[in-house]
Amino acid sequence: MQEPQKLKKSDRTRLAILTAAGTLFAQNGFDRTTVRDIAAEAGADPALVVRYFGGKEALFVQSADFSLGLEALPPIATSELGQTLAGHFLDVWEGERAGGLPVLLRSASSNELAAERMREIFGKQVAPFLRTYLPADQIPTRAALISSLLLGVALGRYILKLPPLVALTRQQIVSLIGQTLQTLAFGDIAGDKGETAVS
Amino acid sequence: MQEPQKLKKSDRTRLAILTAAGTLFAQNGFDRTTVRDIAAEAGADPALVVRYFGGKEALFVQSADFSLGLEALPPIATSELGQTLAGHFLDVWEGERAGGLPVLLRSASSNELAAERMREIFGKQVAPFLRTYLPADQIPTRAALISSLLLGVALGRYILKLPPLVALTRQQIVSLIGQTLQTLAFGDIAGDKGETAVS
DNA sequence: CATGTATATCAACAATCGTTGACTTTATGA
DNA sequence: TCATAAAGTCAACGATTGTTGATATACATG
Repeated sequence: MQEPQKLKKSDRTRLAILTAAGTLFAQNGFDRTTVRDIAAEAGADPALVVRYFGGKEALFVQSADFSLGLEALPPIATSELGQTLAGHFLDVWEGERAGGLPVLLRSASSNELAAERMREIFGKQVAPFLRTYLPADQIPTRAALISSLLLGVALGRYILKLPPLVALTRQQIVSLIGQTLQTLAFGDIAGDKGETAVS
Repeated sequence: MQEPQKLKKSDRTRLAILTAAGTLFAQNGFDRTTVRDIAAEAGADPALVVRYFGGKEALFVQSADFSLGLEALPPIATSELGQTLAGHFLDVWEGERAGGLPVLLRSASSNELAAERMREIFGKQVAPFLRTYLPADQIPTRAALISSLLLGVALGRYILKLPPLVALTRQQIVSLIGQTLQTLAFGDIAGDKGETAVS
C-alpha cells in the first residue's frame, strides 16, 4: 500500500499527462499539439495517452473541463455588477483554475468540439448568474453579449496580446470593462418597434 | 490574344485557387485546411498552389489580406461614433469584402502568423481612425479595447454562433454594441491616482 | 506545320500524425 | 518464492501532410 497522500503510480503519470496536455493545449491549441509532445512533456510514452484517456480528443475534452465559478460569487449590488464580473473573470483567467479556459479559447475558432463546449459553458453559467439582475426574457441575449465581450478581452489580452491591452493594470481593466459590462447588461435594446436610444 | 475582359488562363486558375483558399481558410482555419482541399475546390492540381503562391503559408497570407475600410467613413458626430462603427463592422463582416477577416479570426488563436497580422490590422487601422475623436495618449488603449469588443462580437456571432447573438437583428446589435463602444471610447479610465467612477 | 513556351498533370518523396498490439519491466499478494 | 496483474516500453501500422521534379498537354508564334 501507499501512503494516503501519495497516489498510485499509474495515477501520477495519468496526472502528469493531464497537466502536460493542459499546458500544451493552452499554448498551441488542439491541432498544433501532438500526442507525442504531450507524452514527452509528461515524461511518458505516447501509448499511455491512449491507454489512460482513450485518445487525443478525449484527453482534450478532459483538459477543457472547467467552471467559471460564478455561482460562488456573493450577492452584488446592481450598480457594481459589471466591475465584479470583470474582476472575477480576470481572476479566473490568471488563476490556477484557469486551465480549461485558455485551452478552449485557443481551439474554439477552428475546432467544433471546442466551440460546442464554449457555447455550453457560457450558455449554462453566465445566463443563470444574471437571473437575479435581469428580466428573464432578456437574459439569453445579455448573457451572450456579455460573454462575447469577456471573450473578446481575453482574446485581445491573452491570445493576441495586443500591446496596449497587455499593458493595462488590473484596476484599469476592471474599471473600463466594468462600465462596459454595465452598458451591455442594462443598456436599451432597440426593438423593431422602439426607437434607437443614443447616448 | 484574349479579350481585355477575360483573364489569361493561368490567372484564372490562380484566382480560382485564391478564392477557394479564402473560402476554406475562413471555414476551417489554417491547420484544418489542406492544400489538396483547396486545389480540389478550385478544380486544380495541388502542385499549382505551390507554383503560383509558393506554398501554403504564402497563400494564407494573401488570403488574409484585407482592409477594415475605416478611412472611407464620412465624418461622424462624436455621439454616434459607436453606432457607426458597429454598423460598419457588421457591413464589412457580412459583405463581399469580408474575406480576410473570417480567415484571420479562425486562425489567429492558434497561429502566430495570423495573430501578428491581426495585431497589425487592428493596430494600424483602428487607432488612426480614432485620431479625430480622442486625445492622442488615450488612442492605443481605446483602440485595443474597441478592437477586442468587435472581435468578441464577431467570435460570438460568426464563429461560435452563440444562438442569442445569431438571432439579434442588425438594428439591435448596432444599438447595443454602439452604446457599448461609446462607453469603451469615452468612459473614464481609472488611473493609479484617480478614483473609480461607477455608473 | 513546326517550335518553343506556358500551363497542367502525375507519381512519389520524406515527414509527421494518432493509434495499435506485442513485449518487458515492475509491483502485488498468496 | 512464485504466479498474477499492473504499468510502462517499443516498433510499427496506415493515413495524411506539404512539397518536388519529371512529364505530358495546350497554346501561341515563326
